[in-house]
Amino acid sequence: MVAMLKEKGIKKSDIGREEFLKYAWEWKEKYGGIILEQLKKLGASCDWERTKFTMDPPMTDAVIDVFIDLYKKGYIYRGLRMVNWDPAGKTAVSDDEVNYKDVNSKLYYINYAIEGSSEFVTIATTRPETIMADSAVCINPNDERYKHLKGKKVLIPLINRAIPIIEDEYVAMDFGTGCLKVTPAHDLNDYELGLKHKLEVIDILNDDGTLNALAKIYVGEDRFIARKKIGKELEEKGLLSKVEDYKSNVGHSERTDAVIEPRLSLQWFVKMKDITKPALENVMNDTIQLIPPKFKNTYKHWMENVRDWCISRQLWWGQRIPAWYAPDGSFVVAKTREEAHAQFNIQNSTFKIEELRQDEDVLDTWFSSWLWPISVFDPTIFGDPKNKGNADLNYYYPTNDLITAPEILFFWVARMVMAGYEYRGEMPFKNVYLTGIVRDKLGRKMSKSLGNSPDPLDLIKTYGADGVRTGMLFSSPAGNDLLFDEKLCEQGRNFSNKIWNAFRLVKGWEVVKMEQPQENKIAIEWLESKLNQSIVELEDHYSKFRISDALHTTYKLVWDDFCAWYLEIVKPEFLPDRQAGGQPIDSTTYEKTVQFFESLLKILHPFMPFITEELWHELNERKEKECIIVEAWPKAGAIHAAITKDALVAFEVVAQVRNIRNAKGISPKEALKLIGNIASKKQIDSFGAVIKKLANLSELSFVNDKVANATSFLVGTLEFYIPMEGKIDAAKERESILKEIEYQKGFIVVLDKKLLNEKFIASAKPEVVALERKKKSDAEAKIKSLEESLKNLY
RNA sequence: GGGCUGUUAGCUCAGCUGGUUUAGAGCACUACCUCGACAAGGUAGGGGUCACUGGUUCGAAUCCAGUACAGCCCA
Repeated sequence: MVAMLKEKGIKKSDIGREEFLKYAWEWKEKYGGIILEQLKKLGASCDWERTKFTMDPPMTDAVIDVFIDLYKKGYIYRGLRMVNWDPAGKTAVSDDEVNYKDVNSKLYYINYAIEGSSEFVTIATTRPETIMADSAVCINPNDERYKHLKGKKVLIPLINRAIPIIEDEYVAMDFGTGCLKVTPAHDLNDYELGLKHKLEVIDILNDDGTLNALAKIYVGEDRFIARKKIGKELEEKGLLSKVEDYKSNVGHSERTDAVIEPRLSLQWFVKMKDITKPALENVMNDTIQLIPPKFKNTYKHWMENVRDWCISRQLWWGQRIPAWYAPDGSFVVAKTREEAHAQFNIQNSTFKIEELRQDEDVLDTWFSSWLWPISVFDPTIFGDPKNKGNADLNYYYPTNDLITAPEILFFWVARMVMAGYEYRGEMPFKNVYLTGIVRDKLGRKMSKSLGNSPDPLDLIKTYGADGVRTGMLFSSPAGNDLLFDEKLCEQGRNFSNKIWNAFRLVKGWEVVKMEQPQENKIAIEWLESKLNQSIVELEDHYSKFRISDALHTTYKLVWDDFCAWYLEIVKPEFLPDRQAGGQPIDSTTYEKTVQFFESLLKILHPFMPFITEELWHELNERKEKECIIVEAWPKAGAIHAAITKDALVAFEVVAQVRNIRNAKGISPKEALKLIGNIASKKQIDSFGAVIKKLANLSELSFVNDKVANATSFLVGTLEFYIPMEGKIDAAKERESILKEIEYQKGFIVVLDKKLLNEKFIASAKPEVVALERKKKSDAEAKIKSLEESLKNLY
């Protein structure tokens, strides 16, 4: 938004708060709208009429009510905090408004005399102008070089103020001299160190960056001029042991480009100690479930070490803090100027209402977002324990699932949980599904500032919304990041295309009442069972939020099982004497196929809402509002394990025949004879018609003996032969059989390692041992059969 | 500095309670196929000492510890 203003040639500092907010709303309407449109184009089926924005007046009222309520409860207080101070603009700036640049600076090695001794220690610093604000010198307790200094004091050069030597492992022994000057008022890390060791805070800077009276020397000089002069004076007095060139990363104000000065100022905080308790407890005991559960650890660690929440932000865009200051600096918290004035009047204050000044800062954006699960339905309940909320709130709260990114688990999710327990006494949602973060090919997070995020609308134009959705979900396992690659969207688009073509095939058939071919009957039984099995799998995946797995199951069912096998089986064969445009299919099979298609569309719908809705209406006559989006999810029926198993064998036979055609350069159009051994009859007989059709066989028969002059293959322990009538290349056959024997022998070696091990037999489960034995006997049977085939070649 | 992950085929990732054929998918690659749904396709194929080193176990990609590398969150 600041960038947009920049383009228009407007500086935030040139316009007032009021005008800035006008632009901000304009920006929000434009870009907030774009995001909603993108979501709609992606097919997000939200209740769009409930769209709300955190800055809408009712939402804002809720936020202010909560601030006042928490203040009254004693949860909100004012405290010191380091902010980014812009001495040129004389204002605090937010973290986003600080640009870090590498600048050439110098590292000054300054000698601090040890009190009551002629010795000194040397301290490296880039900021010699702040030595007057030092309140300690810190060494690492493990540092042998400085052991003798423990408990002593040093004198700050030029002003000779004595400060203690403290110890902390925070000090890096290998940086500078391993001796750190601690300046709590002018450095964030030093401030923390100061808090830990209870050091004095001496602020020697004015708000314009000049030195104040506490500095004692160079009072009134600018910090950078003071730096040079102090450097020079130290050198003249022999207190400077050396100066090195040094590159450091220095923050600059985006507004004025002035070097940012860390400065302590009064900010507003929420006390986290009590309010976090139910939020931690109810995640740890799985009342609220994090998915994947690995985030529980992270969540726990954060909640147990949480610091008070600094909720003031040095911005104009946001809910303004409802604190009002009297001319003497005292303040009250109140919703309006009038209420604030009234509160002061109770305290017998005598100033005029216009003299009240509202806090300049606004509230952290998460301080409004954390109320969302409640305020979006009823923003009026806060600060009024008697208000139980409207019907919507009572119906929708708590909800089932929250889907969000792991990076805002603390910022947002944890805080929604806190607000939920504080204001409803109940969790806001049952499950929190944390998605992966989409990164670019280089593994970088997608961000507006890097400009590495693709425009979803462009992607949709190229691959279709269904393609983009499917592409994204293909590779988004729960909680793992996803490296974005357009190839995934391409795969998604290809899937849409496949579905569309399957539809064209089915729709193109001429349907007649005729006897149902044998292969269609068995194909329908098989797909029915397969479909039911997939539905069971899908329910399992969805219940565990394995979205990517659910998609893979769906993809395989549609592409492999339905398109590649089922449709190929029931597809009427080409009849050369018929006119172009369609061959007849029996009506029983056709109707069943349409039913299958409908079930598949329902299963596909969550991934591909657009094409499925379209085809749903093309496939059959539908009444108004009879849409797939409101159709019931298909229910799983019976699964016939035997058919599934037989189909696997049959399909493997087909694949083997195709493989042989490929290897021997036999055209798919040339019909072949296939002979199976008698044992295979039982296994594949029911699929005989299917195999004949798919493998293009003129004949499928079964024999007791070996077949000479044929190429052979094994499926499990079943033997098959394709007579080659003299075309057989004995040497090649021999080679491939020997290769297979080698493999099986190797496999037996692996199995024997287990089976000849007494401990394995003794401690493994009986089923496992039996299974390994079965594998071995199968392998032995295969070798025997292969060796016989080998003999048959001569 | 504290905490948490990950490392499996050229690439992106599955592999859930340790044992179902000396590891699976998609993409990419190779060969063949323009055949009446689909070349954005079909059929088949090649490709991995599961980061490394130890340990637990009859058995480890899977469990444990350490190392290396990469990443994330908080400071």
